[in-house]
Amino acid sequence: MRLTKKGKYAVSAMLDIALFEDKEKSFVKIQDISKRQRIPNSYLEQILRNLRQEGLLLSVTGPNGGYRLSRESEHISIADIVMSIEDRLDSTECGGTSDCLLGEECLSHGLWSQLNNELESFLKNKSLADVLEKNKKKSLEISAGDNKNLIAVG
Amino acid sequence: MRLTKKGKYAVSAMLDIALFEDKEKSFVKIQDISKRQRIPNSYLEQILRNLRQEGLLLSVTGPNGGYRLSRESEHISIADIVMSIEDRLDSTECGGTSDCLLGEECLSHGLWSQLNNELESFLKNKSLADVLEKNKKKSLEISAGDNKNLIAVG
DNA sequence: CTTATTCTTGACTAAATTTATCAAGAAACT
DNA sequence: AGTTTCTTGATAAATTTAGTCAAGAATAAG
Repeated sequence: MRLTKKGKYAVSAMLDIALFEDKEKSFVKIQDISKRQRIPNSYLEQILRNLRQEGLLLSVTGPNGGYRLSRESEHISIADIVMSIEDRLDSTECGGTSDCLLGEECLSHGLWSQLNNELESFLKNKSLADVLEKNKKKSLEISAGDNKNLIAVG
Repeated sequence: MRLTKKGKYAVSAMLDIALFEDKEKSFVKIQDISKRQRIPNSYLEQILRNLRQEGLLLSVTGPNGGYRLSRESEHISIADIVMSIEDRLDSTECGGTSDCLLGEECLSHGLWSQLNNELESFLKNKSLADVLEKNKKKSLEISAGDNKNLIAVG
């Protein structure tokens, strides 16, 4: 199973976009996300590229351009994000072929595939909005202090 | 989060030992496990070393030596095994310091630590015996055919 | 007490994956 | 035109995972 920094960066970036497209009523720039979330700029490019290709983000080039969510934060699950980024968020290692060990299905197969389901349904049932909601109070407090660049989403 | 081949090998090896110490009423040899589970012999040495050091296995050197479980398979959880092997089965990446981002606790922190709990409790609530029980029927069928070396535990 | 068996240990290597970086280009606004 | 900002593809660096090896020590059997 995998859940790497890249996936976490992606979630942080999406949370950041969700937060700031609302607040600033505009597209959110890579640079800003990069600074706020401390994600290397050029790495972030790569990550946002993925997210856009998977249809989770819209982008506009040029001045005042940037990114915004392709749909409401209620309708983007953490699983959507992570699965766009991580090539194989798979625990079974045998890809669920039920044929892991030279024709035999391995005894632990069921275990890993159960674990996979567990994980997946957890991530599917959490939307960006859910995560933000939980931290709403805190984030409001912080932004009230106008410490824009210190808001920690990741 | 991590869950690598090494961890899965470890679980397979433990399942194998649980199965064959019962069946053969003797210690189980590395070589046999290696063949049955298709785990590279010398890698397996390393893995069993870990499991023994963590107190999950007992070993005896010499002819008719080998490994056996240090306690009943009912009382060894998959979490016990995986946590012996994987250095950092941690999703939070910040090690739960609540201080991930220069003094701020990141917004996604809660998410990852929840995910971690989810995962951990799943693995803690599954014992070796549980996993074997589920496959009992199948494993009996197979061993009835005397295809000892084909029994797939991993 | 010698030999064969089997685990034990530590150090090392190779392969794969993750984490970036960079430069040239294209789109859009002013 | 010129500036801003995203886009793309290739490449490089760092880290982790996976696997190997050889010398050693414990035990049992003859």
